Amino acid sequence: MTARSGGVARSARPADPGRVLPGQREILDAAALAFTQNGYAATSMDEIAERLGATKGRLYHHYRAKVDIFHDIVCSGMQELIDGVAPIVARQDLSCADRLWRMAHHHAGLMMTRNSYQRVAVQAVEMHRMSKSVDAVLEEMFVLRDRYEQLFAEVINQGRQNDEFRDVDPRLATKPVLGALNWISLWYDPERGDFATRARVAEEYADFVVGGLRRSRP
Amino acid sequence: MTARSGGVARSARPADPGRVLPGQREILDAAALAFTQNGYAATSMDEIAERLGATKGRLYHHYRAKVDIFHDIVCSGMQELIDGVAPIVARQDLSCADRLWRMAHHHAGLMMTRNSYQRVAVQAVEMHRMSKSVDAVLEEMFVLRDRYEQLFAEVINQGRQNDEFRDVDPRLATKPVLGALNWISLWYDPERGDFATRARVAEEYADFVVGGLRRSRP
DNA sequence: GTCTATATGTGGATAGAC
DNA sequence: GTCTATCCACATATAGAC
Repeated sequence: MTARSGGVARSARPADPGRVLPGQREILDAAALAFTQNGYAATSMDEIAERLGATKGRLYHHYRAKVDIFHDIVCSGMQELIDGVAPIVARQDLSCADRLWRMAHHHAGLMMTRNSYQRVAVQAVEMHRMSKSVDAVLEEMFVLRDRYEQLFAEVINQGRQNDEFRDVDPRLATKPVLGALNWISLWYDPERGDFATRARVAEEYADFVVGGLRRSRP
Repeated sequence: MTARSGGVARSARPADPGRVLPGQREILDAAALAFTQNGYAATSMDEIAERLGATKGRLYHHYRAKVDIFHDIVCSGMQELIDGVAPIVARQDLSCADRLWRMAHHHAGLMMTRNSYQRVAVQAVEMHRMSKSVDAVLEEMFVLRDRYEQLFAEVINQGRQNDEFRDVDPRLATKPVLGALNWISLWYDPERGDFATRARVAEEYADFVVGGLRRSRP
């Protein structure tokens, strides 16, 4: 989870790559909320610190730069998605439609229960085509995103071959699926939604994306 | 198209509301491209001016503030969506599935052919829940967005009542539909896509969203 | 490990020349 | 109508005390 660039650790502490240190977790939580509410570029380090009841000094002790905080939030969020969905893909005992349904359901759930992290991750995806964007620090992030998309493409491709799904291009078909799901993070308000709402939304979305790919008359 | 706030014109020139003056169009085009590539907050007025081969002086002659440029781009983009889709909604001779298909197809097309404006509009939608965001200047924008969403809800509701569609909450059902479609603006690269690609994408998306709502076995 | 300065750069917006 | 010059606020990041 620690961004590296040319062998130089981007987090202040070296740390095992892939882990977030205790002192960092609070920072990430506060920053994720701030980035969610104001956007990455419009959020100042002072504001993040203020949410922690601290000052910038603390942030720069744990992270070298603002973009590194962003990086850790995004990778953390993406990793959660992958960890949840990968086991479902492996369930060869289930039909492709069932697997896709569960993948979508799980993804939708995370967009709501882990809203701040996931919404920041969505901001990162948008930077995809942005030229000067935020250095090349975010490349690791795009690797994760591609791997995640590949999980969906795999199931869609298999379902196409056994005639569960329409004859779509698997790679293209992941776009409306993940687009619809990611969009949840933008409109869902964690302050207002309760458990029942989340359950209903996740089911509706899972039905929707599976319906979008299934053959009309099987 | 000229943002007003408490009776004070936000564009430098008074102008008929709803129109974009000739001198402004170039600015909007350049700014839309810049906002697309770097994001609204990360784009400087200097950068917009540079794309025009001009300086800030010119921008501030036509617009009072950066946010007013943003406003005009977004409203222009939204208006294009409404203008294209509203006539389709009125086609009572078509089935709801057919109407929704055409609406989605048209929306998808605009996400690609008018990519810069539409992608900026998507940025605006994301600011929905952002607190300090960009003043209250953008309220007119949200009115347009709600009106547009309502067009989709109308057709979905009618289709639900005549059993073309599943028994969904029309308001909730617009979310995955528009989410999937809006997402196109984020991954589609206008530099690379040709006419055939756009046609294929628009059809695939239209099939997808109609399939997502249609009853499985009619 | 966290704080208080502070250095340094940049960006939005304005004033006034041409 | 566009440019140059400039003001002022603010943001990132650093240095060094505690």
